[in-house]
Amino acid sequence: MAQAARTPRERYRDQIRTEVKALAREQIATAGASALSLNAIAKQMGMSGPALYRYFAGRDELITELISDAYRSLADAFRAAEADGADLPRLARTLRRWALDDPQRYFLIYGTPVPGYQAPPDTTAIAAEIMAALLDTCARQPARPGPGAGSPLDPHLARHRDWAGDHPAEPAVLRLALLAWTRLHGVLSLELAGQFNGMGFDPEVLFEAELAALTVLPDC
Amino acid sequence: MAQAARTPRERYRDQIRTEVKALAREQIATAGASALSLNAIAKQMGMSGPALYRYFAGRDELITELISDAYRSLADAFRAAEADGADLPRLARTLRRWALDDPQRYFLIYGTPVPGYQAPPDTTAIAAEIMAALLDTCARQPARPGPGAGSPLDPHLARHRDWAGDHPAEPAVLRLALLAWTRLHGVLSLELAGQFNGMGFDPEVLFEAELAALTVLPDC
DNA sequence: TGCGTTCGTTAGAAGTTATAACTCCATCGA
DNA sequence: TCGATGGAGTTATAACTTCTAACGAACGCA
Repeated sequence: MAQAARTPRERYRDQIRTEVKALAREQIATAGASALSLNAIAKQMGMSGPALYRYFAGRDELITELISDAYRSLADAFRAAEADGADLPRLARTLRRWALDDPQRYFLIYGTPVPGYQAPPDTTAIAAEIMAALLDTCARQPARPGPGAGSPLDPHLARHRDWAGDHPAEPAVLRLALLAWTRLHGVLSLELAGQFNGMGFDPEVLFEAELAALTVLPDC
Repeated sequence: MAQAARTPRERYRDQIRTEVKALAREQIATAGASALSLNAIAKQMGMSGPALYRYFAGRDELITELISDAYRSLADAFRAAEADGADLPRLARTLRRWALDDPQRYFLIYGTPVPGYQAPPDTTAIAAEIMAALLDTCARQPARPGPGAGSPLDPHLARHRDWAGDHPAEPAVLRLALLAWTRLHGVLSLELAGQFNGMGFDPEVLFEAELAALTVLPDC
């Protein structure tokens, strides 16, 4: 997890920081990110108020770090699945399990944006890592036209492929990755937000149906 | 808009309330809902602090009312489109324009949920109205198997159709409405959140591609 | 054994939401 | 036309919050 901290002081410092973050995650999970209170965390840890400013520059830095940790966690889950030889369905189910495990952590990444906020570069780097894992997995899927094949989407993506970085994916793979992202996020975010509550059907069935529509070969 | 207020007092009261809400929307649009400050609004209106408590029970009630207004606004946009004979593509573009017009208003409805929050009954009634408009529009679409036809989704929806209320839609219509919702939300929410920033492609092309995949007949 | 860094403290400034108590004035009824 | 009622806005205050400043104490390294 954390790289070896040499001095005992650094070890202690890291321990406090992770404890603070754990309590913060707990608080966010039960009352939302906007209810996060440094003071409350300090009290829970038995120290009073401003002590936490030795460890975090402020509330914003703590939240930023939690966001970065969330990205890191998802990227790790994806890499682990990939290393295990997962195909797109397995990667998607990894995503769903990861999201259901802590919905607010999912929303830390894909939820309502704060208008002014700009993610730090290291966070966007992890985001690119996640996208790369998705692209890799999509590239290993059997050949397809797939959903949206006839549309102007493929030529458009062929011309605008900056986001794929140096990934040598053909447009059909870019399209599959993009549609997998948006469709799975569509189902998942609405489920996590409770928008399906009281509607009666099983969100997992809907998720699996979207997954099938993405991967089943004869789509046209 | 507002029903006729008889007494001048009530008229004044309504005027203040709408002015407060306008400033609140402005604040949310520029700094997010968590940055909404009653005090700041009061100052902007030239009155001091606690005066606003004559008009709103508190911050929560103001936000709740803004959420309800957002639902109402979307429902009105949908009903207007429906009255204009819109089909699913036009309804979808109505949604997109409505969302782009004020992204934070979209997130007030479909964004990160606050764990404890329970929407008041009148709000869920408007949500049902929105769903009804979507179902009506989908029912008028030409016959299809459409996306995900072969999956277990149709029989599942045939058994769990509480959310359709008394709408006499066949399972294929339920499926189309549900997939339209989740897929369009998937593309739209990621666009509004800025997740596509720097990726190069045009979100509108992606949106239209998803729309085409939903409506083009020969999907299988 | 010292000395410097780091930790945690209290004090305090500047914000916030929200309540209480008070004044003032418009409106409504007699 | 007068007067009681009630709504509007005010200040004061409590209880929060984030965050800075200044101090003391403890820890670890040389």
